[in-house]
Amino acid sequence: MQIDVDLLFSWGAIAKKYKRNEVLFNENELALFYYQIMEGSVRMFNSNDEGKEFTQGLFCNGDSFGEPPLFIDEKYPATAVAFNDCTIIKLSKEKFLNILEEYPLIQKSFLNLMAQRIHTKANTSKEIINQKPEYRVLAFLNTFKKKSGCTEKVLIPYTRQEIANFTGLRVETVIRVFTKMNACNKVEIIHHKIYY
Amino acid sequence: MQIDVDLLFSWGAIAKKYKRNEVLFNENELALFYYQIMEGSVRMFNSNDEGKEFTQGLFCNGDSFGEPPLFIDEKYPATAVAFNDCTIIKLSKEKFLNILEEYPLIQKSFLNLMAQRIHTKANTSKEIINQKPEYRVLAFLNTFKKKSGCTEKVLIPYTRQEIANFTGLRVETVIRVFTKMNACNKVEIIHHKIYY
DNA sequence: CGGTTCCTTGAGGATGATCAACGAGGGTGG
DNA sequence: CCACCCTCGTTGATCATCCTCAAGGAACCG
Repeated sequence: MQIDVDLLFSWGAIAKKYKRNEVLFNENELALFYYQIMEGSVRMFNSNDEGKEFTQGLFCNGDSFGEPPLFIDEKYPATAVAFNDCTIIKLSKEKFLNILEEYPLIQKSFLNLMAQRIHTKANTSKEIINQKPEYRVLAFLNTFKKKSGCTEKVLIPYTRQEIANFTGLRVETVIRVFTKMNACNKVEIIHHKIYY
Repeated sequence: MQIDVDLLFSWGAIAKKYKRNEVLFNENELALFYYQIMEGSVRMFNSNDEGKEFTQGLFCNGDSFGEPPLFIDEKYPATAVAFNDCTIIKLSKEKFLNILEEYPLIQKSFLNLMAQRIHTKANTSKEIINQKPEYRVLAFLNTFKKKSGCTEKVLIPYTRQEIANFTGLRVETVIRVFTKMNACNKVEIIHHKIYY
């Protein structure tokens, strides 16, 4: 949890509900609000001319997202949509920055959060450049598994298309990688569900 | 300039000289020091099994680099080498974190710096995924030009190989892209030097 | 000059993208 | 319960393109 919900509300934040696929903000818009998820999940992504998408990040319960532009007066580098139905807390940029001034501990936690994000993005770039599709998919699976904290085989709760968007590949390629990985027991596929 | 040099020295920092191509730290090493450049430039990169390299960032005069792992107790996600002969100020992790505690303004400036870095990395990912080589190269050129602040045609001070490492392409591909771009006047090539 | 480093070109091959078509499953309404 | 629809998964054929490998040329520097 980034910022205490009650604190946010006491500074005038409001909670807003979004339906799956509803847009929260668009690439190149000015950043006016701090966003924090109460429930559900949010996807930030870029899409190019041909409609191909690249997922920059997926944010869940308690996460905040889209903060960097608030600090540096920049436009959003990506679009944010509700990945599931969700409830989001919004607070104006000014109030958010005031909170950081007021509570040094919160500011510090954001510094750590930003550092964590850089680390994640650096790793993502590293894997993506390494263009072998299987490599990219494995990197994605490992990241997911690490975040899940589970050591057993886990169900990967994403569609092939979603994984394609995460890895910058095409659906068909992802499918072919998975059938190959299944054949050599690197993943297990049961009823089309992927376990890793 | 990130942190005042005199302040750094007063906290026990030392200046160290590195020759071009000398390694400052390696990928997967523990982060023990804060690094700030007095003179010269430093390249952070990953390299894969086949020796192909991907440049994560190039840092110049006054820049600091390799900070994120200091905040989150992580290993370095990339290797740092001197891109030119350079003089680097090193300060132990603990002292660095103490300075941040002591000077809230400095802490705040690092928060902004980290936000800036995320923004840059998000943009880089966006361009790289868009796999058309010319697109990638143009994105690189634009980033460089924007940083240079010059509106006239500028000399691109990098070799084809270096640009290949920045964009995740191969030298030959970069060369072919440039000859094509030269043909349709998107860049100017004089004596093998690239102007954009 | 002789040796580096960098640039350039061509031919060939590998592979991921694209296109098209179909199958499978799940949910809804009649 | 069945028919329909919609989303997701799957497969094969073909294509475009970047990588690979190999060789040679150009610039620069001692």
